Amino acid sequence: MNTPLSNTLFELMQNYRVTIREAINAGELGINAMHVRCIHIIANVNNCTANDIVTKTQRDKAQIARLIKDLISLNLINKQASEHDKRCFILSLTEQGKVLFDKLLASEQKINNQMCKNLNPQQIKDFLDTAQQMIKNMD
Amino acid sequence: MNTPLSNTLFELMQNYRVTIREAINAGELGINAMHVRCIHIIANVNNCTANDIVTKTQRDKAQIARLIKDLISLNLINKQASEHDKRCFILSLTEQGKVLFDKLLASEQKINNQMCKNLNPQQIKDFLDTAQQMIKNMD
DNA sequence: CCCCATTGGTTGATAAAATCAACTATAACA
DNA sequence: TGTTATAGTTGATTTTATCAACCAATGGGG
Repeated sequence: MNTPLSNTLFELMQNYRVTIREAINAGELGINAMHVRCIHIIANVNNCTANDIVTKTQRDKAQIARLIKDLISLNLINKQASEHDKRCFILSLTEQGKVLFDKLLASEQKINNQMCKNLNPQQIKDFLDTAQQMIKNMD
Repeated sequence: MNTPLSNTLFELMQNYRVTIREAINAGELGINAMHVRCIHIIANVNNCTANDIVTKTQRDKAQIARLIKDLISLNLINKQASEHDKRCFILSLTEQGKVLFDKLLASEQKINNQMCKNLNPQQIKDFLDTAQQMIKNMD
């Protein structure tokens, strides 16, 4: 756990969590990082279902169900029955959700820039590649 | 949040958490990743106090206090009053704690190896350097 | 066509982790 | 000495995460 690698990972994530949380709370309602991840996925995947989010995030489906419920009651997303499969609900952003999403993108971009200060594109690319390899290694 | 960078970070940490949790629970009692971090710090810092852990981990001191309480009642560490400053307690591993620590080191090493499969030392070094830079950038 | 295993999703209960605020005791220092 | 800062503890609460049971719809094999 305290090999430099895991230490570094922990520290990085800790900092990242704090930073992103501040960024989110600074502007908005009671939304956390997982809500934001959901919003992103809903924005990007078309005909996104709850299950898509479960798969992408690897979280418990109960947790996802509740995050979705929150987002709906905040009127940021809505769900409509799928025509092909009555078990599924298709999730999409509401107008309000889109507005928020844009704001989020902007502040994420800011954080991203901050994080990547003093790093050149090649370094960032290498970092991401290595991280991806590590992810694969742990599957 | 869903820029490749933050996505990757989230995914990596998620995988890492799951892996390490399995490794820990597989072998031992009700100990989690934060307990393990504490143990490491206690093992490495000499005359380690609760506050050292707070500083290193950037967590709430209440959380740390409770982790320490757990570790004491599991008989993995003990605390003794500091002679110089009666407010402080010096934390150290018990014999049992040392035994566990060694086991942890071993399984962390295993996970570490797994994570670094197909990566050469230079890549790993670069990864760590970049991560450190990011941490600095977010301070 | 029906049965049954599978899939998508919800809910209740509970556990685990994190955070806030208030408080005690000691220390440092002007 | 009085005041402010530091180390640590505790209670209350919130936030996240996980487990298990459940329902409804699906889809394939017999």
